[in-house]
Amino acid sequence: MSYLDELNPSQREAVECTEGPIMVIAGAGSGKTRVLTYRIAHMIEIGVDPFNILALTFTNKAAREMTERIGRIVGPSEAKNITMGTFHSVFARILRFNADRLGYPSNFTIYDTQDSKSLLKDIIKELSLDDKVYKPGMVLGRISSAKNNLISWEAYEQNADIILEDTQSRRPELATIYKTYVQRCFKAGAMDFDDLLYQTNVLLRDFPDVLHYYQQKFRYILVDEYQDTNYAQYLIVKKLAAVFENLCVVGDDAQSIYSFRGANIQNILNFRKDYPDFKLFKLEQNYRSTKTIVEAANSVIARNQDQIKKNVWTDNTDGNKIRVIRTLTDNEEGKVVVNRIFDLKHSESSSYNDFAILYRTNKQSRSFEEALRKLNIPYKIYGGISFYQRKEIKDLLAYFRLTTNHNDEEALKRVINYPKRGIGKTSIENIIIAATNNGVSMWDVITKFEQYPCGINGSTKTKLYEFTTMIKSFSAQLDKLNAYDLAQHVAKSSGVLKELYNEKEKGPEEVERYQNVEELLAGIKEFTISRENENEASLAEFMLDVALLTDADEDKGDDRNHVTLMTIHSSKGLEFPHVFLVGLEENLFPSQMALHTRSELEEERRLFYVALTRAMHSCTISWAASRFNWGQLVTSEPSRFIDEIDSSHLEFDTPSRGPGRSLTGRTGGFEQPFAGGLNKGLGAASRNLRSMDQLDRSPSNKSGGSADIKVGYNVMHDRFGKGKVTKLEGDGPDKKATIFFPHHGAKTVLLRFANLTVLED
DNA sequence: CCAGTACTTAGGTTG
DNA sequence: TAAGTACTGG
Repeated sequence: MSYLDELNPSQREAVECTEGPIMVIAGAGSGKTRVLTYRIAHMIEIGVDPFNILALTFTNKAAREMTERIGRIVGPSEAKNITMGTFHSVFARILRFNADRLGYPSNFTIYDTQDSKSLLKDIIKELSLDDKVYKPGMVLGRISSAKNNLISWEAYEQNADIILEDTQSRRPELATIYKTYVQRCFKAGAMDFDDLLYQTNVLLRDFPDVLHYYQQKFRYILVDEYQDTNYAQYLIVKKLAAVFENLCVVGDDAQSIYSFRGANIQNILNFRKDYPDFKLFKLEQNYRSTKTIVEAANSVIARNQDQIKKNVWTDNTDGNKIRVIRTLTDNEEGKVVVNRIFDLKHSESSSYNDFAILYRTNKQSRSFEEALRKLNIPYKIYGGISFYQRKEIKDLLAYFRLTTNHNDEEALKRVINYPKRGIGKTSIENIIIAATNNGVSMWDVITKFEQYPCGINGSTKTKLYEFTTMIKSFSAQLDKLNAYDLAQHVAKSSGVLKELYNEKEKGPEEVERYQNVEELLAGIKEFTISRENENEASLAEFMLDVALLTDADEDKGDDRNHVTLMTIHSSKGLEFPHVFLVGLEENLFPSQMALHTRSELEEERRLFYVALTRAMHSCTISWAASRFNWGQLVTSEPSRFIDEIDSSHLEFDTPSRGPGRSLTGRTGGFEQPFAGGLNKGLGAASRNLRSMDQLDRSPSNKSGGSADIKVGYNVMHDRFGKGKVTKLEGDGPDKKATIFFPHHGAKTVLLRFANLTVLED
């Protein structure tokens, strides 16, 4: 068992202790994933049946990677029998299998946040409530936290404290909305994200035989990121583990950053109460980061009161200090950070993969995106609007959803008049009213007008008849065609594809939409081919968990050379050689909304801790003295978190510039932003200019060979491939070329960045 | 019923 | 700023 030799003593102990309740407190970068992976592999090696293992991870991607790594040790066929995935995806499957017990169809739809909000909006309107008081997002948050704490609508209604709270906040109708929402979801055969956990609890509570079955099946349970589980998740785990108590939870209280979605740090603190004879292992050696980073992070987190004591340390080298950059505006912040990435990448000849820009809020991505685009640096933004949330994708998926589940109201509302078929708002409202009055779904109303009169005129009825007939014809193909063939058929016959195709003339955004739909269809094709078994390749099968996919999961094998942009939240569990931690300003990070209580501020501090500990070799912090917020320029102060880092680990750096001159507009490029001029701002600035100047600048001048490019030449570009030069403009360092690339269209590039190669014909 | 235009209002993190 | 909504005229 050679793999055991790769572990340090405490890691090895945790791996070899396979029975009974254990808790692993794993400091950042301490090889937690390795322990989990090897522990599972080890269990299988010593004879545990993989069918008896349940491993709950934080992302589906983590699950995939772990399965693969375990497979390398014990063989892929064994590894794939482990039940592994996020709470949501694992229990969505279990719920589908047992749906009939709960009165749901096994092909129930999973409503995403958009669907939930849209439904709530309707309900609020139907109840004639003020949508300024009852904001859908806020209402959903309230319902969500009720469900995460396993409070049914009945219990909610009867809970005096809750009702008092709602009355005091002038929202007495929340209980009614909750009730209506639950009933509407049920009628639509839909579960929202929170239902996946809530209904699992119902299933395990009300059906002892089901509980017994899964208790026997999952004799060994592992939970990653235990500090971020909420009550509903906690109870599921507790019930499943009740018989064998072979439960291993892994986490780090210092990295608990999801209280807003009900995560309860108490779960980790209370483990000792639930399992008094538990064993505790602490992984404290950090293998990821330099001493500077580890110690800086320690100095920050030490300020939190609520924590389990531990001593994270590292054997790694000291590394560079953490550089703090102040810029005047958010746009300048984008440019400075991106220029620095450009320089570092070339001076170290590293890959763009080595760089991450991490921010507190998604909307901060914009200035960096712009700067990256200007320098033609490849990048990928994670989070924000994911692929599956785009309108065009959701529209097509809505057809698929409706095909597998006619009662899916949100899907029906999306496509009943898309593409335009002359069914207007008034008609749809009438249908909803009739459905509500009769306690049936919208589909029931539009397929049985005689039974559920709704005051719709004849010609609209005809249109609706055509619509439902079409959907029924799709459904009839569910068992006959594979996912790809049916998806293609639906995309064409529904008119969605044609609609998007016709719009393509309008502009690049429309072209992109069409391409997105093509990409979705290509994805379905891939899915269809990957399923060996014909009846596992149906569209219904494909639809099972698309709602649960995020684009963090998407990026399979796509480690192309790109800079990563993401929120700190989504960076959890990841690591990068060079991290840029941006927007370190009061009211942004820490967020303005988290300044009211100590525990909120401590969570922000943990978030900062998570951010710092993503970095392996270097970490750069930036902040902007002013930034645009809803079209208004607001000035900001540096974040208190900068001060909280032990100052011996910091060096300050203020890029200065003359008035009216943009950074990229300067001749010569990148050395300028940091040199010369007024060292105003933070006092230590001048000291650090020297270190900036020591960087190797030569890559910036690299594309000298492209100076003799002429119109008509065929050239090769790193990202866009072959293209033809159609136009040249500007002079010297600002010389630009417009090049037509067959696959990407016309692009204008600055020659000094583009690194073009002239091709011989 | 629909498309174009004027107006309002966002407060944050995710499966 | 930008997206989403309400209104107005065809």
